[in-house]
Amino acid sequence: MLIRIDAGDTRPLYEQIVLQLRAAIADGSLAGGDRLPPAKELAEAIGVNAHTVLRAYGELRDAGLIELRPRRGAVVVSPAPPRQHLAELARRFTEQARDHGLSASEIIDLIAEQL
Amino acid sequence: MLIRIDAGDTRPLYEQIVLQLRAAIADGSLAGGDRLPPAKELAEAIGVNAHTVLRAYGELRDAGLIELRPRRGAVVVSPAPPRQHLAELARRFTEQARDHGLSASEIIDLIAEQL
DNA sequence: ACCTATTTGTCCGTATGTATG
DNA sequence: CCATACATACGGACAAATAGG
Repeated sequence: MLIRIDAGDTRPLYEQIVLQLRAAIADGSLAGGDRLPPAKELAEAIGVNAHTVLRAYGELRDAGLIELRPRRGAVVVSPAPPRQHLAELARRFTEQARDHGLSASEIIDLIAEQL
Repeated sequence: MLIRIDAGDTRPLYEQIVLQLRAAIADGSLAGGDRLPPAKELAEAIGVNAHTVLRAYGELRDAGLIELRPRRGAVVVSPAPPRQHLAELARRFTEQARDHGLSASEIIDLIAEQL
């Protein structure tokens, strides 16, 4: 199985799932287009509730790493064309920064600090 | 009560709550430092489950509009010093962009396009 | 320094809705 | 139309954190 829950780990179950799936995507063992198991199925396999898996999937979707659609399941986003998603994130970020009164150059600086 | 659920509305309950609280913050009827009612209390007042309110609160926290802490409750962020939150958002954004292979200058460009 | 009550946080189980292949 | 799989919502339980005594 792709995922293993560590009962001794203090982190929440959903977060453990998120981290392991993130890692699998990062190191290539999950590639773009690959389909994750249905939430219910994975949940049974690793011994957690389906909600917990769905919550993890939801976080990965919010992070832009997978897409979720009914019946189709959870599909890893192909690494090439998530540019649109990144642009959307950039838009939301700049919007918030402007809401808080930052100027364009301040926003750029804020990003530059992280690089 | 601050919030009213419209059963005829097709939008999810948690989203209705989010939108109304957002509006209240935007128009000043909720100001920085104000404390929202405990989730359980608000839930009972408007006739939904406490989980549903907590989910709405969580979204507002992710949006940087409120802070949530056990026992302290949900407090509206003062509009002045959310700089730390913006830095956190910037960090997450740049991290994602890097995950997708963008260089530092490409990330800056992406932000600049939005300004 | 300790205890208690309050409030968020996580997780489970279940039910029902919604979209889609 | 049907089966599948995510989405929302309910209810209950317990854990974790913290404000206040």
